[in-house]
Amino acid sequence: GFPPPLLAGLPDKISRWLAFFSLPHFGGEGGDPRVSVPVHDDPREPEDVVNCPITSACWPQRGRSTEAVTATQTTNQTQTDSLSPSPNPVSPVPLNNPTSGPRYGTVIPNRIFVGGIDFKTNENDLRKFFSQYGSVKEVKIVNDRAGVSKGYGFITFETQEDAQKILQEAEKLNYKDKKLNIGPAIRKQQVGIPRSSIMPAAGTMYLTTSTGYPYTYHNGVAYFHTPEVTSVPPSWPSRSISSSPVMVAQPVYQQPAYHYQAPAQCIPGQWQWGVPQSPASSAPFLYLQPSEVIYQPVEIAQDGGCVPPPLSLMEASVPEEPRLHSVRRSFSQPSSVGLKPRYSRSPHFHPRKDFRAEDSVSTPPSCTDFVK
DNA sequence: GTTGAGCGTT
Repeated sequence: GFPPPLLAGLPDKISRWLAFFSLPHFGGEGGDPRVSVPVHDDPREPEDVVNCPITSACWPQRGRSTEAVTATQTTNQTQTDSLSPSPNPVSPVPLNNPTSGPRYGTVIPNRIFVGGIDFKTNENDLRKFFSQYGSVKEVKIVNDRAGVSKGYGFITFETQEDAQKILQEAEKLNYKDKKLNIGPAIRKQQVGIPRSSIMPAAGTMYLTTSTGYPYTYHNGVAYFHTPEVTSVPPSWPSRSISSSPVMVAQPVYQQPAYHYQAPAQCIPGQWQWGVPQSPASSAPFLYLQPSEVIYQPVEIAQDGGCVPPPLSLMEASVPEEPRLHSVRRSFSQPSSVGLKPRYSRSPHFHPRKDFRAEDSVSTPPSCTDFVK
């Protein structure tokens, strides 16, 4: 169970983070769903992303099927089956305080945000400091145009365990006499997912994933043949993580076939997340994936008074490079390799160095996971 | 001063 008893007394904030990092996409109790993904064309987008909501002001209401329950948040109570409505639901506690943190964005695995950094601190200083908490993979202090520290930055650890560890220390971390503000790293802007020439907006293509799984792409919609429809045991949210509060998934913008997303109303049998798992299946079902669904951090109360939650997405990149299946077309790869950007003369430009193909990505949940 | 620039616009 989670958290372990010894963590039961931790402050709420920490507990919430721990809960978050224990989710399957962080290698939590849902197993390790991470898969490696191919290199993205855009050097600006190094991280691998999956749709992964982490915050919510929207809680499942009994008798309503439209709320998409995607994850549970750990409490120190006894575990309950999150798919069953609790007679006494725990009060929802949004993971992110709307007033204090990013309201939506893209969560980056193994990375933490560090605010309150002394302005004279450089990245090497920070690396040294944080190395005592784990294996630091990357340090980034955000500077303004003039190169002056903005007082915050990002530490990427090699493992989520390290990131988790530092979160436990978050409340008491001081550096150069200043208290550090530490939290999960969330990109508030989605960058570097260009309109892809390999995924035109119209036409039908018959593709396979790099693992050989066939799918059809038509009019911006990817159709996956998937095995079972209603009998897929929910693997996410991890029911073993326990009760509530609950996080909610909503559709997010993305490129079709780049990101797999839940429909606005996740109906079993209609749609399925993620990278297909079994090429062997040939069940006659098509799962509809809406394309170009825009994530909107709106706060308009929806039908039933459900306030759309602020979302975070796990950062992801192209899960699989599609391969032409039965239709041959040539696509010009949007390649920047070997091309000098026009703006390369800008004194501020430098391509990111942390672009890695081996970064991992979590497998998003299947549709049925959203349905209580 | 606390959640990531830059070009210029596919």
